Amino acid sequence: MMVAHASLSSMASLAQPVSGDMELGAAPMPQHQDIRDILQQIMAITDQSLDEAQARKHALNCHRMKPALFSVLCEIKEKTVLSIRGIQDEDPPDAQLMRLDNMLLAEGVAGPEKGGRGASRTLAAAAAGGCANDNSIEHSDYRAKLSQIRQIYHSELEKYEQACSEFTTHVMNLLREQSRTRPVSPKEIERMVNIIHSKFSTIQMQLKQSTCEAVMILRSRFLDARRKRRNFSKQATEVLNEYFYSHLSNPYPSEEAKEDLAKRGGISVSQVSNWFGNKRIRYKKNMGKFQEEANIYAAKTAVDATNAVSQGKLGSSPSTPNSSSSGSFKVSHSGESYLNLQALNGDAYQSSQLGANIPPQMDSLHHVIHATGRYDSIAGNPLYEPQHIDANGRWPASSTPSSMTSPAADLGSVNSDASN
DNA sequence: TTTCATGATTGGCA
DNA sequence: TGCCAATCATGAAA
Repeated sequence: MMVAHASLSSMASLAQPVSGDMELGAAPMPQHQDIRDILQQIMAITDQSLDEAQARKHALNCHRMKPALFSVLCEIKEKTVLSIRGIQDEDPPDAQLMRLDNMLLAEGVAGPEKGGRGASRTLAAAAAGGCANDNSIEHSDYRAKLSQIRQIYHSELEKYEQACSEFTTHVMNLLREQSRTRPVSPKEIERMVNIIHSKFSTIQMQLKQSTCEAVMILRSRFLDARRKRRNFSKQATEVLNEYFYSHLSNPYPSEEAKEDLAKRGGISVSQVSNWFGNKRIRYKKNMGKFQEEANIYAAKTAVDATNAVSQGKLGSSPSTPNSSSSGSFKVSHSGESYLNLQALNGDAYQSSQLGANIPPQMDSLHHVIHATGRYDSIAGNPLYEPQHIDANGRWPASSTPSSMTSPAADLGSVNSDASN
């Protein structure tokens, strides 16, 4: 009733300019008289009782001039009110909504199911640390949670869309119903539908915002988990230490060496890099503390090398671990162990002995035999002198990683180190 | 609970 | 870009 009342009142107000346009004030023509009657009835309808008003409404609906009048009123409404609103309602595409959509798409929440591929790629990059197994566990956990978020998001989105559709239908029906008693143009209905959609899209944006927040929280939790340190396995530590102490003169593994160490230790290349970075610094800071460990690994390496020699495996391995063709570090470890032992024992090992034409394997073999023969003297001597580190606390310039890319370069560093 | 060991991160440098 | 140095954060032993 209130709606009807308001509608009729608005009709009356809208009727004012109409009457002017139609020259209602002039000598009334028959059709003008009809319109004037209708308007007067409309104006009077508010003063009537409910029953009377209903009866009058019915009479008005049945009036032969009603469609024409409504048509004119609709036209005027569109030209005035709706055109003004139209300018105001032309919203530019919402940048915020686009950002949210893009993010949800990138995270694999919106759009087609990626099976967590995008997310896992992000995670793989994020989780450079941690064991492979742990990562996979965390990844599956992350994916499961992301999947939950996705599920909730889609379920809510569906609900909103359904509600939007239902509400739109309801309002359209209502407006169509009202169009019998007040001038409602199809354009106005369309505009109302747009308004409803925009209201629902605001709600959807809130949903998207919440979903994005949930994803961000999940991600930050996962990224925080990176800091959860787990000690490396014994095997990984052994592999790394073996390499470190057998290349003490130049503990900078090449990329290939890092990859190999990573593979053998079951850790990532970046973890290998971290480990060597930490190790170099900590060793340098407190060489005394690491001496025992160094002795143990030197002995171990020497024994391994001896075994390799006795089994005739040596010939297939290059002497330098940083050689791109290197498949194993064992032999080269022995070579450098020997080098370190040389320093310990004060052997006048001359670089000239390493003739360029001498196969590296033979050289290593020589060193290994030599080194293992002198093992007894290892324990009681300062096996790893700070001579490997220059006055600035750095390993010699010849030992920088850039010089480690080829066997020849490595050999050079060995020579220069030995000549000290 | 404290202390030490150790993997990861960060900022600066060459 | 890789490294160093300082630092953080956590696991493990005392």
